[in-house]
Amino acid sequence: MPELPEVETIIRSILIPGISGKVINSAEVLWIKSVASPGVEDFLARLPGQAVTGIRRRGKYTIINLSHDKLLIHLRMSGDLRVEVAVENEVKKHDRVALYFSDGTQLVFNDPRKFGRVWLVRNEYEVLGNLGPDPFDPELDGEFHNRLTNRNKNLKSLLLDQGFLAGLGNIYTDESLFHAGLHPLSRSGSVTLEQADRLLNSIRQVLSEGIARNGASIDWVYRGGNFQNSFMVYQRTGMQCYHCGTRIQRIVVGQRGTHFCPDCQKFSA
DNA sequence: ACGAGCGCCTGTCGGC
DNA sequence: TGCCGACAGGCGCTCG
Repeated sequence: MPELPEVETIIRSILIPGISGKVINSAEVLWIKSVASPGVEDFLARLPGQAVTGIRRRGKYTIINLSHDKLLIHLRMSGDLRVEVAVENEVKKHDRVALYFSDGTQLVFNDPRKFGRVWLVRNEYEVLGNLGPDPFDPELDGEFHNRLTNRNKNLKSLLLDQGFLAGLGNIYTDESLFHAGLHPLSRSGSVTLEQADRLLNSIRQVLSEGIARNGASIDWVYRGGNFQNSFMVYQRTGMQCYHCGTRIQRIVVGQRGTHFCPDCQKFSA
């Protein structure tokens, strides 16, 4: 579930109403590798007594401001966050990290595939320093074409590169490229100014719709989002394009399943 | 600079 | 029913 719109949904609907102002009593780590840094001992020692002073998103990262530190969370492929009343000795399947608040509630990081990570840092740039701009950053408006042509990767891989743009994942990249009428294998170096404008607009439109629909809910993780009902190409292999009726194709680009309409998204070198 | 391949993990689904 | 491979909202690392 976790691309920009899903992370945004979690922050808006779960974390901000759920944990603002609370004070951490203690923490628990159930899978050691889920804590990227510092070591588990330090992690557990530094948290108690700190209050939650703010919550933000940067790309796909969740940033929880504490009294002295920042708690960063990346959900990767299967991570999820819950806020709930704590019940003594009740650990749910795949729970990896838990924070216990002084009011008897808890924040739990659950992650079946164990790819997700949390960091406790003084300075968030230690972890987020290499992230590209947010797609909604107004500074991109006059810059996007240059940023594309300064590189020469296929568009799909470049849009997935978090150092180029922070927040797109496999679903929203495929949907954005369809919306812009651009082939996923087209070279970023050859994109015209008009195509670049169209692509940035498409990215913002698709992400906005994703956020408005509370993200996409597929597989076992369900958060109440329904963007999956608006997919134009993602997971529609062999089905008819809603615009032209051509069968949607699936190819592999950068080891990621990539869905597109061969008629609406013509390849140009 | 780019791309391919692999590793990290668990779960589900389809085919035989 | 069981087994086996393919695949899954991500990303960091090697190597050529």
